[in-house]
Amino acid sequence: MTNFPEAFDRFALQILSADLPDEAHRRFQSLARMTVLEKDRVLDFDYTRAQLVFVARGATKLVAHASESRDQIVAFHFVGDVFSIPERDNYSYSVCALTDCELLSMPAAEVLALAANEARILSHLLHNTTVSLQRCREKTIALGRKTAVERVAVFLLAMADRIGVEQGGVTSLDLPMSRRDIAESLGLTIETVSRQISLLREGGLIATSGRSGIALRDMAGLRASAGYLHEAA
Amino acid sequence: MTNFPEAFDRFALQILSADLPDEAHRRFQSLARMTVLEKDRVLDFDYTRAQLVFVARGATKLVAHASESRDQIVAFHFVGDVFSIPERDNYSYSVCALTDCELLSMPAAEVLALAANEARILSHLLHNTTVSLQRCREKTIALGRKTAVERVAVFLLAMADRIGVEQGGVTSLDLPMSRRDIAESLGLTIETVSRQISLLREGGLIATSGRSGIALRDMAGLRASAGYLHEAA
DNA sequence: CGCTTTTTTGAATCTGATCAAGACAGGTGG
DNA sequence: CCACCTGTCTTGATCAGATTCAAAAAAGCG
Repeated sequence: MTNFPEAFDRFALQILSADLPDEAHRRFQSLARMTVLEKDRVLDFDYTRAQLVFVARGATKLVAHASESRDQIVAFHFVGDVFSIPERDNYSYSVCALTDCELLSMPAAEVLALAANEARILSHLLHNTTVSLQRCREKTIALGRKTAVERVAVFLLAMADRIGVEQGGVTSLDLPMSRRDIAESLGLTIETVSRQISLLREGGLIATSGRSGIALRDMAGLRASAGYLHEAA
Repeated sequence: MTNFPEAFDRFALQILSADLPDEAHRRFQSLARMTVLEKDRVLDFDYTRAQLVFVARGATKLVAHASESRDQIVAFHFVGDVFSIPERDNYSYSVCALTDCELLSMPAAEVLALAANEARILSHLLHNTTVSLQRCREKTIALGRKTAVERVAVFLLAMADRIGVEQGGVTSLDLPMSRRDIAESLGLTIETVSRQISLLREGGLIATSGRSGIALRDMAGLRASAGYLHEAA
């Protein structure tokens, strides 16, 4: 579908300032590399250096390998998202395609060096990072203090917020990730995730269709199941 | 010990650029408010707006209230750290003093507005946020995929890195937080934390003295107990 | 329609939570 | 300086929620 210049322009629109001189624009462009990834494929990148990634199309998961056969999904990202892959330290990170997708990746340090005097760009990057931090903190709370049902409810609400489609008061979701992915994101097993989804369905809070279709039928009930603070506290 | 101008200067040194005109410097200064907090006291701030906090002295914990009697410590902060308190959303956040401390707090939005054209400042803030995000991601991995012993080992190594004192090849720690704090940070109970520390001691990996003293006697062993990737993988 | 893969469901097991004492640290006042 | 007292920490026994192991059911593909 897309070619590199088009993908880069969309990245530029969101992160680079509009009034950036062509010369500078080109320098940024020369840092970016586009990768077309089919579903389930892993992004190949230089893991000795932190990378900045723009999702031009599709959806991805950012996975940390805690040890053999223990992976933790750190975050999901969808079209238009910008995120960073940390360089390898105590863990090794990888980016995997949930659906066919197109990614622009560039070394974070070099982008930062180029942007060192561009307040507009830094401002966008800061905003992006702050949003990521906020999501990560909420995830921390879920993993640290919530039960299995609560985590699944939190997950569904968060996904509805990001990729849900509202129609006639009911929000529906087409989840691009498998039960395994959900489990690895929530620190649970696939069996537990499956059981909790069944419980929510039996409770009438959601309806499912096929593997990936979910309709949120009772938002208030879900928020309660998610263990969120009572509204207007 | 400190007065406001001195505390602010230290903040300025770290975050604001050196070449900032006095006029601008004063505008930032007028946003900041200093609070002297004794141990166990909670910072009073306007929770409808995200805040930026600088730790001029002492140590703090950033706590999220998941629901009554279920608190999750999101992060610990020590002298010189800058961090942000999110505005209240699904959870309410608070900052509590681990030791007597002095904090500078300012509304994040206003700081950002003032810094909108100051690339140096934005750059520092971005760096700070990136470090916070990195720590938060590591915490996510620990909470999602690690056992009780592993979490405690990860915690001790991370603390050693931040506030440990090396002396003759052995790193020792004087923990400013209680077992309860550790538990609330690791998503465990105090009993479990206590048991795991005892196990590490019995295994000869650490030695303890009093409530707060810990000596890391076997770094390699601790790294193994923490379930970190094998070096040079 | 048949095959493979993913998901769901069930039963047994295990890790960490809960409940309940007891030990210890460290501060207070005699 | 020591005895006492309070709150924190440790240890032990039991319990519960989630994992593991195992198998059946459903989804989606060719």
